[in-house]
Amino acid sequence: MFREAIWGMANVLCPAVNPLETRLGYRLRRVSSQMMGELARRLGALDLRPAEASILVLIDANPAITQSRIGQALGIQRANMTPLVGGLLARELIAREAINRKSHGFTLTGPGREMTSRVLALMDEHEARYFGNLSATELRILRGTLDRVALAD
Amino acid sequence: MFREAIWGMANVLCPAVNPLETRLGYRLRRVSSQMMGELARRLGALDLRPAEASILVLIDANPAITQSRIGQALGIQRANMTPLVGGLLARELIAREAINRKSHGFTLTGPGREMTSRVLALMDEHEARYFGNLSATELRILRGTLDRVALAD
DNA sequence: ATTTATTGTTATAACGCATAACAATGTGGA
DNA sequence: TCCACATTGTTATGCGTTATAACAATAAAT
Repeated sequence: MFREAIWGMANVLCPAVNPLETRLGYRLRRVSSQMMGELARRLGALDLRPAEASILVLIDANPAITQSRIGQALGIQRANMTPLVGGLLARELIAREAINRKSHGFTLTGPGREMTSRVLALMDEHEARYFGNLSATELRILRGTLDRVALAD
Repeated sequence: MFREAIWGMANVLCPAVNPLETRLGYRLRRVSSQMMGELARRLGALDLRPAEASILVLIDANPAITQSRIGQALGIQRANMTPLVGGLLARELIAREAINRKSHGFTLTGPGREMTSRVLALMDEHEARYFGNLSATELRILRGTLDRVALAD
């Protein structure tokens, strides 16, 4: 009776107090995961997952790059690279040329280049949508702090 | 021969060019995932996963809070809450009291309070480790920008 | 009183990420 | 030249998180 009435009020009127919100790390995570979610949704329109899009962009900037070097640059493990590049090969967005009998270099095909430019444009929009209205100072500090934090290994 | 020599050089001398590094969103994600990884490792020493620790903290700040409200506050879905609170109940870190015949309110037990204070201390250390050497201005701007980015819905 | 919404549960699937083992091949030193 | 060692790529597999759908019980609204 009273109990329920009071709880009803609490539930409706005020959101729960979340002490985690005071931590920068937590807020960072929430923002990052929200951004990642939207990026994934947008890339979905191109039938690409974030990892696939990243691989395309990396190959674009490093023609004839090796599969394991892509993985190193993106933090993807060898074992998980195989199906990823497999899919891109199957869709003929990338092609591989033998360097050795052991390793291959990847390059973008015509459709792959087309796709990658769309990916880059999409990423720019995405970036602008979230950071577009930050001042130059804010941008500088944000970059700087992210760098320093990243170095805090 | 020549080919391989050149490629060997490229592989050894210079890391791949990564155009994603110029995007703030990407750097944010890397930092966030690194921080998350270390937090998870630290919490592992308490036999807690990040979600479980967050639930403890939230209950601590909102005694008798409901299971679905916890989920709402933390972005965890109802279906996934069940096994999480189940584990915490089984370890007797939290207890539940009936509000209705439908919903229950959670509170921390003695051991749960103990555990939560350890969690909070751990989170403070973690926070300090990454953001400890930022100036007050930097902190203020970082908080401000994260808020504005988060609001960019 | 009947309809509608909410709470909590179960089962299940998808996805990202990690590990281990393996074959094939390249690399560097005796 | 030959051999031990490292690297590349692959396969299979498991774990943890998150998402979806269906369901029963109950509260709330009309």
